[in-house]
Parts: sequence; C-alpha cells; structure tokens
Amino acid sequence: MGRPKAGEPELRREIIAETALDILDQEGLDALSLSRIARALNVQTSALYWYFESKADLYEHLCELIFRRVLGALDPSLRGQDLLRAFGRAFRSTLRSVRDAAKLTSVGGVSESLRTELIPELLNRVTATGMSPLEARQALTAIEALALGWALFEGSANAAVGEVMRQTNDRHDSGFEHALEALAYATFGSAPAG
Amino acid sequence: MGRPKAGEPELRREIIAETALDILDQEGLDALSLSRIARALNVQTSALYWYFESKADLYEHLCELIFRRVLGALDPSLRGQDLLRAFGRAFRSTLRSVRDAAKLTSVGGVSESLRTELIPELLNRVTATGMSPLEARQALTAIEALALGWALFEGSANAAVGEVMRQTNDRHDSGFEHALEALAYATFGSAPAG
DNA sequence: ACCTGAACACCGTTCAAGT
DNA sequence: ACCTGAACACCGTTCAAGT
Repeated sequence: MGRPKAGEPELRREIIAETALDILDQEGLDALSLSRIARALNVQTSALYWYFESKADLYEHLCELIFRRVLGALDPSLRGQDLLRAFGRAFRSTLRSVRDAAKLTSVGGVSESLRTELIPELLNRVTATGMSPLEARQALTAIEALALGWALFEGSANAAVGEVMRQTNDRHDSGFEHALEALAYATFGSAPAG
Repeated sequence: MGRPKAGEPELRREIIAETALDILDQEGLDALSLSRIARALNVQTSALYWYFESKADLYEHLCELIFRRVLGALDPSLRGQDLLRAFGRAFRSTLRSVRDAAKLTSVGGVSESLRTELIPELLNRVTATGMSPLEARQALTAIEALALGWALFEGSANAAVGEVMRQTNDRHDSGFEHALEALAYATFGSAPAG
C-alpha cells in the first residue's frame, strides 16, 4: 500500500487516485494502466475493483480531482467576469502542471458531482454580478474549451520538442491571455457583434 | 480487403485509414484497435505493420485526414479573419461529423506534413490581408483550441444523453458562434484591452 | 512487395476463494 | 470488508516464414 500515513485513514480510494496521478505525471497517459497502478501499490490488479467499478470510473474520478485543484486555486472572493478569467488561467496551468492531464481530461468522462455540484456552484458565482445564466454558461464553456484545447496543443508541442521546459512562461502565454480576455469580456447571449 | 475499387489503385494505406475512421464513427475510440481494423479488412493484425509503423503512426495519419477534410470544406478565396472564422466553424463541424473524432485529435500526434505544410499554408492565407504572422498564429491557435475543446464537450454531453441528436443545431451553436466571433476579431499581438 | 502464423508481454474484467 | 489467484478475451508489437 505504500505509506501507512500518520493521522487520518485517508480513504484508500484517494491513495489510488493520487498514485494514478503520479504515474500519469511521470510516465504519461499510455502508461497509466490498472496493472501499473496496482504494481505501484503492491496489490493485485483485481484489488482495485473494490474501489472503482472500472478503468473509466477511475479516469472520471481523476478528472474530478484535477477540476477540484483548479477550483481550489481560485480566490473565493472572485465573481463574474473576473472569476471567468481566473478560472481560465487556473484551468490551463493545472492542466500544464501534470503531464498528459489535458489528454486525460479529453478522454475521461464527466462525473456526477462535477456536473451537478461543482459546475453549477461555479456558475452561481459567475452570475452573482448580474450576468444571465445562459450568458454565464456559454462564456464558461468557451473558456473551458479554450484552456483545454490550448493545454492540449502545448502538451503535444512539448512532447515533440522534449518534455523539459514545460513550466516556462514562453511566447504562448500572451496569445492565451489575449484570447482569454476576448472571451471573458465578449457579449454572449445577444447577437454577435459582426 | 473489402472492395477492389474500379479505377485507381487507391493506396492500401488509405483504405486502412478510411476503414479506421468508419469504425471510429460507428463504435467509438475505445473500439478502434488494430485487431478490429484488421478484422474488418480480413487480414492479420500484423499485416497493418507493413503500412504503418505503429498504432500511434496510424492515429497521427487519421488526425491529418480529419484536418484535410476541414481544409477541403473551406472556400479557397477566403483570407484573413473571414478565413479564421470559417476555419473555426469547419473544424468544429468536422469533429462533430465523426464520433469521437475530437477525442482522437486530442490523443493523436501531429504529423510532419500537418506541421510543416498544411498549417503554414493556412497561416499564409490568414496573413494575406495584412495581419502579422504572430497575430495570425495566436488567433489560429485560439480558434483551434476553442473548436476542439467545444467539440470535446459536445461529444461527452451527447454520450451522456444518448448519441442520437448529434447533428442537431441546438443551443450550443449560438455560444460557439459568439466565442468564435470574439476570437476572430480580437486583437492579438498587442496588449490586452483590459 | 505484401502477407501469414506464431510468439511475447501486457491489458481490463470477472469471480470464486481466502482472511 | 478487503484482497488474492486464476482464468478469460483482447491488445500492440516483433519476426521468421511464406508467396
């Protein structure tokens, strides 16, 4: 099982998930198999099925974990368009902080609690400044799409070049910032500007 | 091999790729294995290795094929920001036209000719109206990211709901159009508007 | 040039059995 | 409640051998 941990029991489920994210970060999505995780935890592969229904179920949970990291990085006082902008930045940088996290997010499913709790809660904070729910939803979807897509491209560009300088703030940053700005302050819900 | 085809020899490589895209569309990314493709073509799995170096190589080629479809859907006379907008629409709708095409694009690599020919050529058409190369590159990246990310979300939403109405122009469309408009006419390359 | 056949290490999943 | 052990069907890849 690895480390017994001092205080809390630390739900076995979470140990598995954290181990999975470690393997993902160090060896990439192709290496992230149930067997690989089991080996890292010194258990049989079949043991994992007591905690997760399937590999897809595990992946879903990993995506939720990543999303929670994004939310955790946000200043709780942020509202409206400022929140949208901060969310976009946090989403991209979180996806960049773990190798292939963007690929995982693309391929993994959306968990129940993400769809029915986390996202609606985030939307509530966006609409708190008077933005309409439809407008908020569209703007958030656009920014989520931009950040995910952008992280995806950065990931494959880095893989082609050579892994190392994944943390460097390079010329990509200004492009992302401009796009983010354009989306956060665009008027959704009415007719396009033309 | 399936159908002998009348006229041209139709490179075996392309038959394999088209078969793969058919399977992807009908059975999804999880079902797209070399064994599955070989079975559909009535050959041994190992036969495919004469045409593609690896599964990753095949995937890369499939991504290129999809991208060529996008380019083929564009009015050749389009330039500058109009081209950017048309590209965004075509990219999204092409990704929606084949099941899991967005997932494939996320996970598949970028081919040599896509990076050194197709993209630069597209960028040339964007800069033809006087847009700076940096600006064009950033705008294109943003729009590519938006379209891919958006298609990704639509795909998983449909998978959750139920496959069928994948072609319907629903409420997602106006959100995408607004975001696309904002990105196509945003000013990249200078300081954000704030 | 193009494909088969056999082999290899690995994979996800199920399930009876242990403790 | 939690895990092992064995089994199953499937997977990507390699390579000698056929034609």
